[in-house]
Amino acid sequence: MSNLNVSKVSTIYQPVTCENCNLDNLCIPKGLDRQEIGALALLVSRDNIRQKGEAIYHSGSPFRGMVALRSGSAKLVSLDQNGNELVVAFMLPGEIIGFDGVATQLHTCSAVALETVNYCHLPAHKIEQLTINTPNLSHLLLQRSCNELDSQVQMILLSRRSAEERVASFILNISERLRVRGYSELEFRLSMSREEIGNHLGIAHETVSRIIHLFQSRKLIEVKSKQFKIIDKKELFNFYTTYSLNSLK
Amino acid sequence: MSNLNVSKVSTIYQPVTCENCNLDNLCIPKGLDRQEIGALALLVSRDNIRQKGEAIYHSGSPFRGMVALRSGSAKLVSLDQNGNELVVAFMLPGEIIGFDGVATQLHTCSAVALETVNYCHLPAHKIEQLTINTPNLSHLLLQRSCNELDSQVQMILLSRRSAEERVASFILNISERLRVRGYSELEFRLSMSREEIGNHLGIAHETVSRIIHLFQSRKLIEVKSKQFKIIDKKELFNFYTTYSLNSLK
DNA sequence: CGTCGTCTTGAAACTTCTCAAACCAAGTGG
DNA sequence: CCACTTGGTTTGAGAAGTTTCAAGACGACG
Repeated sequence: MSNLNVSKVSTIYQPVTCENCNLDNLCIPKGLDRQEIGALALLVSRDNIRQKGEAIYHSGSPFRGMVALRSGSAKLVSLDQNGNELVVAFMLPGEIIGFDGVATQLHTCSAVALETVNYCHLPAHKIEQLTINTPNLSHLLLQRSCNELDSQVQMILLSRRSAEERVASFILNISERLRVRGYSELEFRLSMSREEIGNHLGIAHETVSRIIHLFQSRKLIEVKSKQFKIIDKKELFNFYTTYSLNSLK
Repeated sequence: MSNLNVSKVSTIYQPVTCENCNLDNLCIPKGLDRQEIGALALLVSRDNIRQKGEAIYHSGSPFRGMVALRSGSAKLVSLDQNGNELVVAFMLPGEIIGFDGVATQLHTCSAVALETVNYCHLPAHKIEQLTINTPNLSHLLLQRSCNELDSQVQMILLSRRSAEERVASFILNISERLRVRGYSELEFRLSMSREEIGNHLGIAHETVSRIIHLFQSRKLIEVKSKQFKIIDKKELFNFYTTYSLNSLK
């Protein structure tokens, strides 16, 4: 049974660096050569911890560098001028955050731990150092930020679809990202609340509940509070454009 | 009266390059030093033309480089798996497009001219050349892409608000971007259709019509087909969170 | 064992959509 | 020059999906 709280890394005998971190093919080093990873490893601060609810950085605070999650998950939260919260994204181990601070050098989002997280930090001034000698790194960061951009466009596309399709897509999206990162794709714990899921998907948390219930009654998933099990992935995928809540009542 | 069709640049006596282009402080060169701009200028292909409805690049096609609009406006369009169109963004002169092709090296959007456009093209392979000698450029591109990312998050925030707020915000957003680029901020032509506006904002084109009508009856704007005039900018801004369509019927 | 926060469920209310029809402006061709 | 076509826009009315409000159930925890 996979659990986002369980770190796959670290032994007590050997200090973890970028060279031997088992997230290397997901994290920043992906796409860099051995020498570049060595240079990167020297500049990274490791083993930073945040407990559930604590912020890794705050909206409005100056950009201090990029952050790579090593274990645990987090949410990116933005505030509009009226104080309404928007859960921009949920981030999983091996994923990079901080791009929301690059354009203006002030963060537009807060990054908040959804459970205990362990992360690496690559300071901003050292990024500039690095990029002079390793053009691969700057290209890599550009690619990653454009990848985030693509994801946000996908989110907007999703926001045009029905509530059920959003929830189905959300479950499948998390599943796929966990799979890529070596966790079980069919059974996992979602550390965020229904409220946070609803906020992220642009639907009321009551609607999230109703649809999770609907999916269970259709034998697509099994859910016990935050623990999810995908039973019929194919049908869950087919839920796209096929059904509607009212037609199934 | 400002019109997006009217190019502010080019004399017939002097060829336009990045050094003397009057978009330099908006376009790619912004933030580069004289020498870097010189290097950039040599690699840019200028005076590319597309007529209304023609694509600058197609969704799915390989990434060939970045594009800077010099005159005219364009839309970025994405397709979901069911063939539904999403107007991701409208782009104005001086703005950079192409980031949708960087992550995967395949464009996820089509860029389509909304009227005759003239644009510059910076080929992909030459970007790599450039970034080795001019780390400023790669940092610049990263900033721009993160800026796009911020904009998309703003769009998602907006998608949580009422139809009127979306339309008000849309008009003010275009107005502000035109102002920054030296055009009239109060009187302008919107080259896109009501259908395209509605698609971009996530509302039916009929709703766009209704709200434009509402704004006119409230003396916030004057509209004659595609020609817009902002009468009461302040009140238009206050429309945020203040009124609702049904309460004004 | 009670309390607090989260989750679930029901029913009414509301916003926006969909469909249908009419309107308008700008061509096009007889 | 006028009827016709075409594409975009406007308007109305009913339908649909989601939210809101309210209340009850559950689960973790002191």
